[in-house]
Amino acid sequence: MNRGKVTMSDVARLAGVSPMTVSNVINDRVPVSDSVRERVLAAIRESGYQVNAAARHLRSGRSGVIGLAVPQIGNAYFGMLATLVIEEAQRHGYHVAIEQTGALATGEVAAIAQSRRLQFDGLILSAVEIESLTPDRGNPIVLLGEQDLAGRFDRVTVPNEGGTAAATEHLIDQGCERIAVVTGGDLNRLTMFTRRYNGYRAALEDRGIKPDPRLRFAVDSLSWEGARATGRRIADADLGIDGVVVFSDTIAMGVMRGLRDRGVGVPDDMRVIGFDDVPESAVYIPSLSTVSPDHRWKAAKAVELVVARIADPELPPREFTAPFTVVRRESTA
Amino acid sequence: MNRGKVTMSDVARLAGVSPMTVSNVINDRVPVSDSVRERVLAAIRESGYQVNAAARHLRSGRSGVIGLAVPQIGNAYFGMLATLVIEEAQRHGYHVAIEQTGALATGEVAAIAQSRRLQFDGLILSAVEIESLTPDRGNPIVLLGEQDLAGRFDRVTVPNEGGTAAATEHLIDQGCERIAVVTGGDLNRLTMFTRRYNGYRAALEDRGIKPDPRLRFAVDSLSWEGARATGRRIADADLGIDGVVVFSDTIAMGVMRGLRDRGVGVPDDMRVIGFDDVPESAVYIPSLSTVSPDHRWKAAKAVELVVARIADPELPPREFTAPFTVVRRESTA
DNA sequence: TTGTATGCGTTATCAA
DNA sequence: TTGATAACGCATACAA
Repeated sequence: MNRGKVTMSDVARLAGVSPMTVSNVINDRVPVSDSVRERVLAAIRESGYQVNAAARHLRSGRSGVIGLAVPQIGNAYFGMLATLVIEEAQRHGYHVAIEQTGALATGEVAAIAQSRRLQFDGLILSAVEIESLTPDRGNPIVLLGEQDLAGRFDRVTVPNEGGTAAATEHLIDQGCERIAVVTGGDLNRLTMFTRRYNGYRAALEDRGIKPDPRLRFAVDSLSWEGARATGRRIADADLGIDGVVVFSDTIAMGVMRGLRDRGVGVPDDMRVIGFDDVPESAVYIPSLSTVSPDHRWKAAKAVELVVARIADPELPPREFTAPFTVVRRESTA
Repeated sequence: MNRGKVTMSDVARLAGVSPMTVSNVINDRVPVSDSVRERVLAAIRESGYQVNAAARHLRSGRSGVIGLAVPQIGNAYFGMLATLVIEEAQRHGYHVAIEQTGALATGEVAAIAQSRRLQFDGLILSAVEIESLTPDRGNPIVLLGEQDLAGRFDRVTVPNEGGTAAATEHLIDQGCERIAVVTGGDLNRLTMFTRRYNGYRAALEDRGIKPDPRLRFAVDSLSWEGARATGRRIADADLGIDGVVVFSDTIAMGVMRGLRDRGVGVPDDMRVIGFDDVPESAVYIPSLSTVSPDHRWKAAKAVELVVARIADPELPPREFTAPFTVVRRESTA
């Protein structure tokens, strides 16, 4: 059992064959006779041989690594997503490297550059900020979730409008009449925030309720404290609010916390619904009703898309939207 | 601006120097005259050259990647940890690749093997299960947090006994007299669970309280539902419990949820304290008191240790314990 | 079915 | 201070 320094030639010598035959056995490329294969495999076991990833990479041009760029890996949603993407990639024989963008356009650009520099075979990019980007044959990118980028990329998205509309309707069905909405960012750009906000508006209008701009609350998308402060503002608003649609579970929990700071009970005084269905939502107090896209489906699709694009860079871009359900829990009871 | 296919030789030709000089400029190894350096840098900019990581890796034997193996990246604690490790590694010029072990001994062994296979320069291993492991000159490993492995590895640990003891004392100071403890795993082995349990016992005895074995509740360490069920069991126990020490924040939140399921109010009916101080703890309802180790310090130390060991594999193993504070929040008010 | 020759892009070593 | 040469370990192309 040598450690790490065994090369293919060593194995070949041990098995009494040429290095090329060892290579063929390992990658089972061309047919190899059973007797030779056995001998080679035995030699590999005996020597403790492991392929040198660097050499294989240099020679073949493939690293076997897919990048996954997310805003923050410490965020519950992206942590869950990463777990699923890692699992799905494994099924295709790929390893996943995680990058963090900080939800900054510069960070997203940097992740793409990094993806080239580190020679990932492909990149799954959960972009929230970047607004323009040109596909590049040498750098297969699949967008996950947020930005649109004009249909020039493969993309897996969540039902932004539909999901928020369903959430809003659920609140209406529960008897809410003054429904606030918590969004983020700039509603003049077509971001995830805008889409979800549009879903909220559409549902209201659909049910004959006139949207009231005063019921719209903006929040910094990544901070717990920002969400909490927003909850307090909603509690203090004195606008007769009896329901709140929030664009993410993490933020919704922060908002509930802020409401609680002001003595507003959920769901008794105000109902709250989120978006994402992160694991924490089921055990929060109160447990959080939410829009639940099929995360496993998303991860699987995204991996499938990069793998396909790595194999054929000329494929036309494809888009998929995940199925979803509205999960009813205590926060809207 | 070529894309990706520019080699060092191309740059050399463009600058009118040898490839070796380009290499020297890039890695600023030996002294290079300013005029030549300028010409080379200009050629690099002009050509859009990027070093080929695979070739560099093959030739130098360094990948520039540190592995980070954690049980689950979707877990709040490990997500936070990963963020910090990534940031700290960046300062040393390293990239981080995340592996998941599933908190299984087999997964931990696999992560170590994977670390070799993918040729990480070093590995930060957050092991919880593995019980024996031999250091290996070719595979620098730093243990983060849990397992001890007999002082043969570099290691950064959290104040397990001290932290839990302080947590327990805090409950006593708040007037608790029947303090339950939530642990996991097998207390016959010296795991993180055992250490934290020992800290709890030590604090009780220190204050003249006789530990009652009926007040010890075991839980499956990684599932929300397991934690919730444990909370219900505690509520149903009818043992006069008025305080609970839990070995992690994530589990503590699940326990509080279980208590709530049974109508037990925190902190009014029972006080609860956790361990870790994950971001969520501050916004949970009620906000969770907890033992807060200095996470940034831990991450920085762990990275520092791998980097040092990569540079000199013969260094004697070193151990460090993070400083901590007890954060008082609503759950023990 | 197996083997030989060659080169991927970089850096270590040594010479100039 | 700069350059020539070789080699890292593997897989492509082709020959046997």
